[in-house]
Amino acid sequence: MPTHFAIPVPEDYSLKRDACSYGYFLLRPNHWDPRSERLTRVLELEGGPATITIAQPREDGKRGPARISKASHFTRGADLACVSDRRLARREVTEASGLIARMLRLDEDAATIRAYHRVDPRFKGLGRGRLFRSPTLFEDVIKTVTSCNVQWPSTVVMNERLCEVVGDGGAFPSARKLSRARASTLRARCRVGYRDKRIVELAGMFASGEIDPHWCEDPATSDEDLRTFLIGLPGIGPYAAANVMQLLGRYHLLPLDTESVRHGKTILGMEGTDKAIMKMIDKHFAPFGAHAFRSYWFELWEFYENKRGPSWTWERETTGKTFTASQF
DNA sequence: GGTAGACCTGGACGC
DNA sequence: GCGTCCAGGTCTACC
Repeated sequence: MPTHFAIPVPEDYSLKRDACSYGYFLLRPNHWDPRSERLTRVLELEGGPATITIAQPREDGKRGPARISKASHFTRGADLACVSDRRLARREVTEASGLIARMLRLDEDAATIRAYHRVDPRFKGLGRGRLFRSPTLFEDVIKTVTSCNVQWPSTVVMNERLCEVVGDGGAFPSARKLSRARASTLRARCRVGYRDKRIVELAGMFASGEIDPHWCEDPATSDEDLRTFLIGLPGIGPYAAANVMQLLGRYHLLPLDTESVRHGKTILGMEGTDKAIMKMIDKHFAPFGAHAFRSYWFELWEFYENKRGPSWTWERETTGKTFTASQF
């Protein structure tokens, strides 16, 4: 028997806009259905895995998904309507709500997004500001490692295989489970290549508490300490560290990669070596200060959307597998 | 501190 | 169908 529960959201929240705001929404175990505009994924809860479907009913009570209008700037956020595929205990509802809140960045209220739009008004029209992430820091870190040194389609495959081969009931594997996996299994069956040992090692560090998510998520932890710590982890270099930082809500650093160079050359008209262009991009976005990554990312996102339509219309199995700009 | 080359996979290309 | 080349970020060895 399913359990229905609601999650309150900030007044400007739009599920389709704010969930489909970063590539991870296209990675397993996440599944966005563009037709029903619902997000479904398996969550590992106290009583075992449960498939949760999240929707945002229209505020006006009419049938069909909520609409986003450029003219009105925001849809007024109706509470999220969630349903599980099995009965959940009260504690599990609380647990699931917390994980969903992390994933959908419900902690960033309307005032936070307004503060960003004061710095960069270009994205005020659609109300963009929140960036989708995973329910746990562990999943964010592993997803980041699977995105290094590969084209996007390989990242899609790695996450698909990790969930199928190691995860319980299609869930993203827990740190404990992944730390017990054989590196050779990850390489052969999950196609993670040379990342195999690094992933097992990272999982072991999370499982043992050597990596403490609370310390990483704590606003009292300085940016400098956090970056130094992250960059010391296996498989995490300057790009991955900056990406994990933005996933932790620290937007001042830019994870610069070949996509950034392409953006610098084709959109911003920069010229020079890749290294020189990366420096120019850093300088270009520096005026956005603590919000630099948001501005950088939504520029890139706009480029993808101009090619492939609004992100909430992308299918995981088609557009979602080819959306890296180099594929256009 | 800076740089070259290895790491692995999948796709593109030529034969 | 097979072999070769290339792209991608991190890591290590070396200067």
